[in-house]
Amino acid sequence: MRRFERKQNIFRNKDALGESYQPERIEERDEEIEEYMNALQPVIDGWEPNNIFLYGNTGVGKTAVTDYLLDRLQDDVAAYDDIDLSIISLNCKTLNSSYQVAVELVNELRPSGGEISTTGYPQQTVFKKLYQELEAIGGTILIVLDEVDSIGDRDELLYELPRARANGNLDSAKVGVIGISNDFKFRDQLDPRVQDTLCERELQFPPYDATELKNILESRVEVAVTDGSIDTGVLQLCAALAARDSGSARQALDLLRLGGEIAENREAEMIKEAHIEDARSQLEQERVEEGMRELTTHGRLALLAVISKAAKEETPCRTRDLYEEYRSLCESSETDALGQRSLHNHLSDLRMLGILSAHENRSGSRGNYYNYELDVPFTSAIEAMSDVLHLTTEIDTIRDIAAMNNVG
DNA sequence: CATCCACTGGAAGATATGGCGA
DNA sequence: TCGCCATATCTTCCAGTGGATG
Repeated sequence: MRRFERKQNIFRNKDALGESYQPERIEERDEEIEEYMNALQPVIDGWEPNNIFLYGNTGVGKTAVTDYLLDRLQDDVAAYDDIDLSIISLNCKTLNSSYQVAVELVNELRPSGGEISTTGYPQQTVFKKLYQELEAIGGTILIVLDEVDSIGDRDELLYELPRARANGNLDSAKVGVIGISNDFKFRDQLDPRVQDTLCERELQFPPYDATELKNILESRVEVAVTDGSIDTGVLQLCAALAARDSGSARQALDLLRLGGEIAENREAEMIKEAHIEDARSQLEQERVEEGMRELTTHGRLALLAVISKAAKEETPCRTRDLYEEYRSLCESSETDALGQRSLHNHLSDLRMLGILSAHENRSGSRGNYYNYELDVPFTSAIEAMSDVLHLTTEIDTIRDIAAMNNVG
């Protein structure tokens, strides 16, 4: 048996490429930082804080800049005795209503043991509890709501919080909301009254271009990687791939980190472009499998129907045919089949996740409809399905058919 | 030019689950 | 226990859509 051995030829401090790493300096965001600081100025001056709304794609530095500036703010505020600043941060990714965000905030503020459950109360009751907790803290309170777009149009909390003082719900506490959103459209779908207040100060974080990404990578590499273990062109490649896709520093750093891990496992001397290419496809596959793992039973059956059609080389494929396939899979797994409209909903979800793609078919008197097909490699799809629903024999059959047809 | 197909996508209503306070 | 409350997931209903067809 091979022994565990420490491999240290490539990374010096791999964490510096990770999600939680806070660099000492934020690169390429000077303008945004300046504007952000201005927006936070009232906190130092002792006035009611501005509500601030940040938007931009994932990985363009919204959260990083916020963490960085609020740390600084908390340090600097210590110099003034008359200001009592508290910061509450909450990631709303898994919370899809104001109600749930409010519950989560209350639970954050309460000592462990005193948490309230996530359902059962009327919404206003939860808001009242939240106000009580905020009053108990007092002073200036900044509430950071990361990925706040996941609450959709159930935005009552965003209406309530900025007005709490005016409505007499808060007295000693001055509350400012900092909303962070990955979704540009989120701002527009908000209630106009919410836009007025929450978006008092708006900051846009544009995607990084390839040059900026390269600079960011270079500054992290100094800390993270040992000298001379990166081939020429590797950083360029990471930057280019990420710039073309999302303009996300997160993505560029992930590519480099995973590429480095691959290089280490292959006992290479340095990270080469080929390692980055491999990292790219592995990350893509992970993204898809992540999406598939979170599907409900019927979501999986819907996907499996497409996979099965793909194995028979019958994709792209219309809803009607997928519905038949889906019904027979339901029968095999002794699950009650849903209506066709519901299958259509699941297919739409799968399309949003980038697992399926659909092409419109406009064939006149014979109707307009979508033709669906897999938008991920057949192999990744069927791998992610392997552990599903007493359907192992059916899945094996699909595999056999696929092999016969040389699919995948 | 009206009609038709085969859906698509929006909206409202039903059902089930789990939790609250009285 | 009962009447509420919030949520997730489905079902039902229906107004489009737009090229082909008569």
